[in-house]
Amino acid sequence: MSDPDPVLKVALPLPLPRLFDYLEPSSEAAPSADDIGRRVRVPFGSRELIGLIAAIGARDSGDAELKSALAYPDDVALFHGELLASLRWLAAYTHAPLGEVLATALPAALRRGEALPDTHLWAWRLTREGEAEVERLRNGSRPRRLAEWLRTRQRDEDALDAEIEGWRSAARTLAQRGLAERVAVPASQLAPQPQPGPAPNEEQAAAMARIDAAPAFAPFLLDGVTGSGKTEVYLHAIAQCLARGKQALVLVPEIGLTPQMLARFRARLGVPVHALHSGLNDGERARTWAAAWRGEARVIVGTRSAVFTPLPDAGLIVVDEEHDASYKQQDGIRYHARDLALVRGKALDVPVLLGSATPSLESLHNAQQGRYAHLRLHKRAGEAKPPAVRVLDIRKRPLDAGLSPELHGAIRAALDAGGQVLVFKNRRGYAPVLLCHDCGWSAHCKRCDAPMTVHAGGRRLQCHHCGARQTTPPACPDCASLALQPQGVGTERIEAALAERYGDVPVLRIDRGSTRRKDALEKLFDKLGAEPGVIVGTQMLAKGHDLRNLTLVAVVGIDEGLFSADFRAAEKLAQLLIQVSGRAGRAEKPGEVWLQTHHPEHPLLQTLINGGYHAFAEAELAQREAAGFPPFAHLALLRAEAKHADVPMAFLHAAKNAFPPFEKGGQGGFALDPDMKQQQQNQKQIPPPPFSKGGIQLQGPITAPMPKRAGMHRAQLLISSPNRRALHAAIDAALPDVYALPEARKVRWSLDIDPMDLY
DNA sequence: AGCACGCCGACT
DNA sequence: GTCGGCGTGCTC
Repeated sequence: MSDPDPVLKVALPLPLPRLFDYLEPSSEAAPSADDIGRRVRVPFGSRELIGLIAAIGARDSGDAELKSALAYPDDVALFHGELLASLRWLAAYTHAPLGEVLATALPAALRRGEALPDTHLWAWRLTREGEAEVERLRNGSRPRRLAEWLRTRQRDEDALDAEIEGWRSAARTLAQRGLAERVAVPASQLAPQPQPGPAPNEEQAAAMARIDAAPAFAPFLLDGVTGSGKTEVYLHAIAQCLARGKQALVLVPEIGLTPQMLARFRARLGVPVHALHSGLNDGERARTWAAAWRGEARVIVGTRSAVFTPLPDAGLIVVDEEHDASYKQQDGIRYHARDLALVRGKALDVPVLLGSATPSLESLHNAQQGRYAHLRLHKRAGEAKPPAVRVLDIRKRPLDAGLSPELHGAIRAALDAGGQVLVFKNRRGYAPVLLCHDCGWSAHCKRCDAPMTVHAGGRRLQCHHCGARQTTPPACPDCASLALQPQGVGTERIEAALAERYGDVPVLRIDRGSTRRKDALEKLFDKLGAEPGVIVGTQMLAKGHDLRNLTLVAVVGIDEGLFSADFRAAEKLAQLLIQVSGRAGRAEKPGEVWLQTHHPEHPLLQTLINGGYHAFAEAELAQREAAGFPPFAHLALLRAEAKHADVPMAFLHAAKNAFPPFEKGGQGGFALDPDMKQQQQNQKQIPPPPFSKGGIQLQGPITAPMPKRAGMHRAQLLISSPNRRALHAAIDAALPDVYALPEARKVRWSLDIDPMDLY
């Protein structure tokens, strides 16, 4: 007979698309709807896991004896209301198991079952005895200095951190003698004390007014050129949000979260600003999450994963540099933080502010379709003028470490005029290839289908895809020739060439090899100050620290980006060029940007230079529409990898058959309606949208563009549709069969919704 | 994903 | 004679 008692349906952090039933912990009362979203410790096979209660309901696992859950780590549910609903949406949208999504959203310490940490703000004050005895403490000692600080009023620990070095040991000394004590600060004492910012210009004021007028859900695209003062608009909107007693969440790319930026936010908003970034340890992350969960954290600034912050009193979400690729998670649950921010904003009924000088084509399209309010800032603040951009044709020119004589002349002139120079090159290392000049052999990674990059001036080889390292062989392994030559140019080689030529000024290199820590980068810039010098680096340099004396930006090696097969390559290159150009001439000095290329006539460059980013975007959107790419079609990529070569393809072929019989196949399966065929013949340019309305298309499987990586053979199947619902419906229909495939157990597979690239 | 169970190679 | 390789199957 069926058991009428409700059971816990638990989402566990496993790649299994189902919930697991448990009886409630024996000591507890019967489960209720309030328990949904609560953490629970359960036995699972031979181990114990922390899961989240996804539902309460009748058992559906047959007659098997159910196990009892062990314990609840919390008295109440951690996930409820909007956040739980948004995470359920995310699980459905990414077609990922709910348990994995919930685990991704939870800080590691809480995922392990640790208690929700204490988040009290603590302050110190003198006791009565302490007040009487301040004078008796030894003059100049740390306890004496601290006691004098506390004499007028209590100070919170954040303030002490900022004011008195080593105050903690002094406080311990005072506390041991009964002279000082630690007291909890009630949250009600934390009224914001904002400082006024500079007067906004007309455009900024108009944007601020539009945002102020939208207290409910409203998406804004704040589309403002570099230096137009987008941050002032954010700060205004956040201050308004705080004044209404609401919380604000600000997402920034990893590189944008600098101590300077946080200090500016703190100073202007007059409230504690909680930062969430990769530099924090598990405890700090969990504390910030808990502080937000309790509504104590009023402003949370963080990178991608901060989009999971609970916001019980939400008032605003800001996504800075919304086009930035780092918002898309590239492994595990492949979510897009900007898209989830919009979903959350809608569910929370608060404004969402997307800002960029180079908006993604998706966001521009949404703005053009009227789905977002489009706020434009055209003017640079202050006296700064847009830099002069010059395309330098280097066909037939002699190159020194990839730089033409003309560019060297410009660098010399900029340095002689006392300016600073930035040289961008999108390749780290000394040279991308090591070639035998006698037999044509080149160094390749054993575990990847990729050449090894030459490092350390030629002494070391490194694979940028799997991290393998080795010393450079003394002779060619194939023909024993000693004529091994580094081919091509990376940042290291440019640095060496520049250091040799411009020995009179510092030459700094900034890339993932030279600068592991973020603060190291800041220190380098600080050390340079306003002195003449050259900085060489990868796109890590495209934003961040303001260099006030930067007068020349040189971009070399962009030609690969002009002809890449990646459908987003043009967009990425255009964004990079505009972002990089924005770094020149930010202060009073005019700036120059030089683009070195073999293809000065390339339409991308011409459109970008003559018409700016928006002219480029318009042209590129037309091409995306013609080619059936996002935002006009929606993509999903089923990827597979395995140690044995044929296994991923076998799996993907089987997976393809799990899809309902819409149009399948490469070029053959398109069902064009007659009107479209007519249009197609009338157009000179090739592909019109190769889709029938409401259908989906499957392309592949094909081996991945890099067929082997880190020893794994890889393949992929592209699923696409002009209709998002149709795409998701087809995936929903097929996925249970895909999970059940016998081939599925032999591969590592993953589904990437809205992939950033197909490579 | 783990983890156990299970059946075939070079080693204390 | 065992330790251990990773194939396969299961987890309420």
